Amino acid sequence: MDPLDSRSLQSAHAAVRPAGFDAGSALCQPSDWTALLGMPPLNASELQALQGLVVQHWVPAGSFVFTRQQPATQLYAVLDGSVGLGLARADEPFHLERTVRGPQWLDLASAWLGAEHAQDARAINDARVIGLPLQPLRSLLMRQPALQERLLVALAGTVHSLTSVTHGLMHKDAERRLAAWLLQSCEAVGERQGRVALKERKRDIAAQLAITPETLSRMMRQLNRKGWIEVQGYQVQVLDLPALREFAGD
Amino acid sequence: MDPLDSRSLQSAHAAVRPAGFDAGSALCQPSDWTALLGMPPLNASELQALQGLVVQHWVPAGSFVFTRQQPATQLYAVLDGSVGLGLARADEPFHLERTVRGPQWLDLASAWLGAEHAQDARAINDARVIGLPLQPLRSLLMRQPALQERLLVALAGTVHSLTSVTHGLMHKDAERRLAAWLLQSCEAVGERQGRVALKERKRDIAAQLAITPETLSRMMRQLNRKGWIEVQGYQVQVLDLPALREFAGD
DNA sequence: CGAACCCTTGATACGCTTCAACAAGAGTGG
DNA sequence: CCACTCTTGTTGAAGCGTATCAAGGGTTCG
Repeated sequence: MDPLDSRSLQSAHAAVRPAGFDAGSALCQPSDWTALLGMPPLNASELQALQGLVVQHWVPAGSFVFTRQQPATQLYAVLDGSVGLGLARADEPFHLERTVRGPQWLDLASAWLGAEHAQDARAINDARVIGLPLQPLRSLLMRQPALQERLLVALAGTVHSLTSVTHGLMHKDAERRLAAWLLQSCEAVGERQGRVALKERKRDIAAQLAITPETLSRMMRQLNRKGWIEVQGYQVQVLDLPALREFAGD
Repeated sequence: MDPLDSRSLQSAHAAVRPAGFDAGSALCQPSDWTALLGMPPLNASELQALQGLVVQHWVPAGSFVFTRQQPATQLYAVLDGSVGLGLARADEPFHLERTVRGPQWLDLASAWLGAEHAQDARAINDARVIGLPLQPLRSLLMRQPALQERLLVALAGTVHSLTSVTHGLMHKDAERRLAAWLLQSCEAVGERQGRVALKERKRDIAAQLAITPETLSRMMRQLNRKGWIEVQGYQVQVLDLPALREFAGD
């Protein structure tokens, strides 16, 4: 057995916890916008206009940012903390499909369609979330097409990412999906090596890979047996990056 | 066994085939733009600007509109015919992931990311395809934010559709995915009944549902045994719409 | 007519889930 | 401090869902 240095994830998550829950205390920073909308920082007028629209919430861990079948009137983004997108059933425990770790867009699409949200969004940690009400945003964007283009690019990024997920689900088995996921969340250490710090419970990672926690555990072990990774609790060392890439495929 | 009235799909497809392959012969109509960009028809200046940019191709069945790892410089749409998005491997036979039947957008996202196309696009029938070169389009959209907003909404639709696909792949078994697919491509006939005319080979439908043709056949039979559908070749009668909806789930 | 497709059906094999049991921390309260 | 519970991850055995392989029938086309 490998010695499991199971530092609780709780402690890691606690770092994010806000001091208080005042709605308007820690406002959106320019750096937040850059993270959401890309590199050329916003100019003064764009920044001011957005700050005028934005609604900020602190969402305590476990409660919902929005729920399915609730009409979408805002664009949502997560600034700090992480929020899970998935399906809450009366049956429970909340079937996670994707986690969004701030700063990142949460749901850019539903509001534009005048539709209901397609998924439930539930805070995993205490999270700082912003919403941009669609109606005033639209008239702003009519005057600021450069800003609109940035949103368009962000939406294109979502499409790209979703396409890659469906591709994986369609053509890759569990082991390959895990390999691909590790590569994607891996920071290189040397030429052939890398390191992954797992930032969620393994069962949540499993849910996003559409496998059970049991299978995730077994697949980790299999990759380990092949000599490609080393697992110690929530730290994964990638020993053979090229082999893993080759195995994960497209 | 049910009598399979297997009228060849070839004949159905042939209806779309163009008379000749002149590049500029049958230009993009205003109705095409409405189909792509939604209901309020374009005004004269928008229409003229777009027509000035658009590049139209006739793509014969079997050849590629674009291929993976080729830099994306245009937005693509299919006007007539149908194009498959998927993965072409040297190993062959082209692994289909999604078919796009005109008029519909084919790839709105890749170009905006300055990335390569994520999938190969291959004409299933002879298809009429248009491309909008990104660079000139961008400067146009800066002057026509209303047009840009329409693109944004179209992109949001793609996200919505992809989200639904991944949800299905993650949480539904083959039979339920088929039920959902039937409902989605079903036209109502009465209160409880409906009709689906299959417009592709069954193996292509199977590929989109991420199952084998053998399984598709079996699942069709199972839904039939439950008394919910009646299959005759490429015509499917839905006998019990509510039951099918209930079964397909979310 | 044979060749090349397509869809179907049956038998078998495999991947992954499910169910059950267990070990290791973390939080709680006596 | 220890006993207790809750949660998480791990491991093994059994079972379901779907793929794979092989065979056969129906159409279309040369």
